[in-house]
Amino acid sequence: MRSTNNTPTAAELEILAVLWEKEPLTVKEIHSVLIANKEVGYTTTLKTMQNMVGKGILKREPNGKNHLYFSAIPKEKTRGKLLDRFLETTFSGSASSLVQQLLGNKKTSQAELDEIKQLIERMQNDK
Amino acid sequence: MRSTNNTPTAAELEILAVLWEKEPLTVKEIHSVLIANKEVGYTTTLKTMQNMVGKGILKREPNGKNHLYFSAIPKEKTRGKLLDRFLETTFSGSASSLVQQLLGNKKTSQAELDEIKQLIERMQNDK
DNA sequence: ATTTTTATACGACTTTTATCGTAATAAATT
DNA sequence: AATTTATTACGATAAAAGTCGTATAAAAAT
Repeated sequence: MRSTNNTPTAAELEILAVLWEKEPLTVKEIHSVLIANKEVGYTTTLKTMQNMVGKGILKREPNGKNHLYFSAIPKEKTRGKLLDRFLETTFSGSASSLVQQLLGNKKTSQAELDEIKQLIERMQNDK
Repeated sequence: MRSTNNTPTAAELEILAVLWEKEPLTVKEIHSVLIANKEVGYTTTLKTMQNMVGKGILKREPNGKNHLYFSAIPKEKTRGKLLDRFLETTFSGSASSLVQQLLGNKKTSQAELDEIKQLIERMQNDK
């Protein structure tokens, strides 16, 4: 049975993240972004993107000699799904535990903390 | 080369979560908790736990006929590592984006939201 | 026209994760 | 003592994810 699961894997997310910033892009363009952060062959990126088209995560259209790729799943919704899953598996569903861990994390910058506080304050004001 | 990576997978985390609540426990005890949430064979749980001992995620000691298992990696530190990774791969490292998504998520209960607000307020007061 | 370059297609391999069946062993029960 | 039960050990298989080599094709450059 054809699975309807189009939740991206880690490697697929890296590609999606690039497209969510700016699209459409060619394989070459995406690959050039990826190799700034990790070693990976061009055909690996290509194959992954072709697989993603098969899963309905990306769409593409011919563009002369090459193809232009578009994201086929929205950023917010996708991140939301992944967050749900992560919250469940790693924090047993406790959102406050997750935030606590996040705030305590040395790697979260002061600027980020300020921004998070503002988020909360804005929510409180909206009440 | 023997890998030193002892970051747990999803299935391993389920087992760890049980042990972090109460330990030590036997395979049988852990398995009985797991099957409340998902179908899984006894030997699957056993094998996973044996693998976890091999990876240094669990420790165990003989206990008459069976074994008692202990977590070998601490909850907070482990969750922190997993959160770091998740933040990077899913939210491109933006903690505020993650919190925003979390707060907007319909599945986050009002009680959770209140608790998160209190967390933040407490932080602000500590300043 | 040939050669070189650029891109896709596709199969194959590897690693990791997940799953369980079967065998072996020892204790408990009959 | 024989049988049943409880537990571990271990190998095997399967599924998913990640990786890349080679073949092919078409366009561009010579």
